[in-house]
Amino acid sequence: MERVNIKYLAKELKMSVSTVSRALHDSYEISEKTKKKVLELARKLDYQPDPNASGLREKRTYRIALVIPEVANNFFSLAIDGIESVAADRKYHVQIYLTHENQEKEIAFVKQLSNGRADGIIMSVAGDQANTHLTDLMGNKTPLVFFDRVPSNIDQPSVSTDDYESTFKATEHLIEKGCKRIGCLVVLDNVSIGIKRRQGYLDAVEKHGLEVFTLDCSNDIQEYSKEIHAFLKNVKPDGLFTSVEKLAVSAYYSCLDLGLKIPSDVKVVSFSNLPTAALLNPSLTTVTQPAFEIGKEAATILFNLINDKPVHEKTIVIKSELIERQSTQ
Amino acid sequence: MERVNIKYLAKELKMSVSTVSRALHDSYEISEKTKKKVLELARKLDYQPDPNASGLREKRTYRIALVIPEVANNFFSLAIDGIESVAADRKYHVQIYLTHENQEKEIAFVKQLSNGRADGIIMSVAGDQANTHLTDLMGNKTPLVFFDRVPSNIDQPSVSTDDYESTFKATEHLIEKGCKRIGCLVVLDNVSIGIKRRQGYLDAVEKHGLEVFTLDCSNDIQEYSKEIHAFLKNVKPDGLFTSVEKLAVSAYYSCLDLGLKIPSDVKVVSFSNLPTAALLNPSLTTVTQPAFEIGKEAATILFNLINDKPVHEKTIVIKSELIERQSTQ
DNA sequence: CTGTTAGCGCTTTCAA
DNA sequence: TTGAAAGCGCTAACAG
Repeated sequence: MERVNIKYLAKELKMSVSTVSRALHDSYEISEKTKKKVLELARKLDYQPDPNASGLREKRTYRIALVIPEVANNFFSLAIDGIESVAADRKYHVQIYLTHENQEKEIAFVKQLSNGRADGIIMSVAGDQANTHLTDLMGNKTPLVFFDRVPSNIDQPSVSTDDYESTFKATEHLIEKGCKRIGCLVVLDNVSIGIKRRQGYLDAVEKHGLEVFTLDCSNDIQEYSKEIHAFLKNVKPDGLFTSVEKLAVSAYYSCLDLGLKIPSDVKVVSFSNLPTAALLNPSLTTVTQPAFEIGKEAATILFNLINDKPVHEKTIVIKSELIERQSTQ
Repeated sequence: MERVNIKYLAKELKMSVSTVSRALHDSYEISEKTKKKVLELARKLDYQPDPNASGLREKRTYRIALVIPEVANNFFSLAIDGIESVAADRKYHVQIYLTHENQEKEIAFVKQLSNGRADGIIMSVAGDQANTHLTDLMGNKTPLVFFDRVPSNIDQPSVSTDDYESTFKATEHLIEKGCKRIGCLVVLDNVSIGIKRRQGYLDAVEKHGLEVFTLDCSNDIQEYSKEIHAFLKNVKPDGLFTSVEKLAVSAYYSCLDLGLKIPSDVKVVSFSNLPTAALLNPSLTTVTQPAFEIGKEAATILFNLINDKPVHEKTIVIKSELIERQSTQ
């Protein structure tokens, strides 16, 4: 079977390729009659334009790249859904690049992408080290939007959540529940998230005149498990805020070990985007980010950039929600 | 700044474009000296080949497409990780297409993809309806591998889990724990999974001479919540197998409502790939599929197909694991 | 309103 | 060992 391309359509229709091309693009300079004939045959033969050819010609790829640390994570999964939904509307495709928190990979990806592999990039940085490489690459013309983990030293459109405010509220929530010794488990790295969240906690406990107990956890599960265990044993908090879900999970286990009951002995609030986890465990109150909306927002901004439309606000902040579950114990 | 392409490199090096191209591809007919010079400059100028151009020429896109129902789902997330890891090794890119369980979209994607948009397709079908459309498209030359939800009526390489065996074991696990009235919640659609899982349950209870209680749940959350509630109320099982996680979550809530304690009153085993959910809730025993390996395996087969290497086994089955958590109640 | 043609960046055949 | 040139499928400037 012969390949169905424009040339083939043209031959069949006894027209020139340019007429066919224009008809397919619904150009104003083509008669309705011709358009109809072309469209009909195209549909009949199930013609699909070759994206390589049109991309080469137009210098558009109809692809956006999504560079993220991992995908096995509810937040990113939902964000992908959001991004894909707006991309699909615009006939764009989403290509996924996983850094696995590895900065080398991130650099390699961005380099690749900066040379026409995609019309735009959405990324959440692998943030445990310095990120000067991004600044270097920023001279680049490929539109770029950050989301979630936004590098603090770079001026680029971004979408994130109200980390400070929601942590402040979460901490006050614990205080309202009667907690007096509130601990804060946080991962601090080079991205703004950890810092902002900790600050929210700090300001809230300070406002209410409570003592500060923070633990800056390392990123390795073995390490932070030990650290958290020791922390809980020493501090004996009656309330706990954790900046990311995995810390809450680890704390949960440490509590089991130490014979502490959640939430009767220790009330826990954690950032989390695992609706199912939260559903399954009514003892965990969560701060949940609207990941889907964040994804949509980031993609929308990116498309504005791609199409040279003005971007009104450079920094979009989307509110997260405090979801409290009634205890069943 | 001028665009760095082969022509530019050639001009700088005072060579022809073909020499540069060959050098970049490490062709045997180029002298070491020339190669070195070319590679050096390419690295220095950070040359990146235009994938559209090479794709157009080579009729290769260096892209594989992943067509799945959703991504906000731990199983698929992990599978993506697996797929991406082997794709990245081979300098391939992964493009994601979400069907949102919508067959129209699935058809549209496959049509698009069948015309050179990707070198291969990995898919998990949106399976609540007939899937004759896939058969129609199968005449197509684009390599295709199914995973997870494999259409039962199509002969194509596939990777899935030992649904029957693991359900059989899961049911026997409940029997060993002393359950006498074991219920089975399942979603039956046009893909093989539900059917196989139910069969595993049926054969296990029959083998042990127990009564059969199955519920074929609908796909809508409102619907199946009601159905499950009624089922639990009527049947009053002391053991429960659920074929997918969401049914376990719903059952969990119904149990709360009905004043049934898990696992003391009802022991539950569910297929689940939410490690965190399982961690947070020690009362749920799970059958967990090695999603990452499944993804890797599917991608590996696809690349064999793409590179015209023989595929030894058409149907790969990967074992899932029964993960029992000790109750803390 | 329609056709002819150049050229996007790359690979590869053919020629030297 | 290297170079010249054709052509992948498509779009758009230019010419009618």
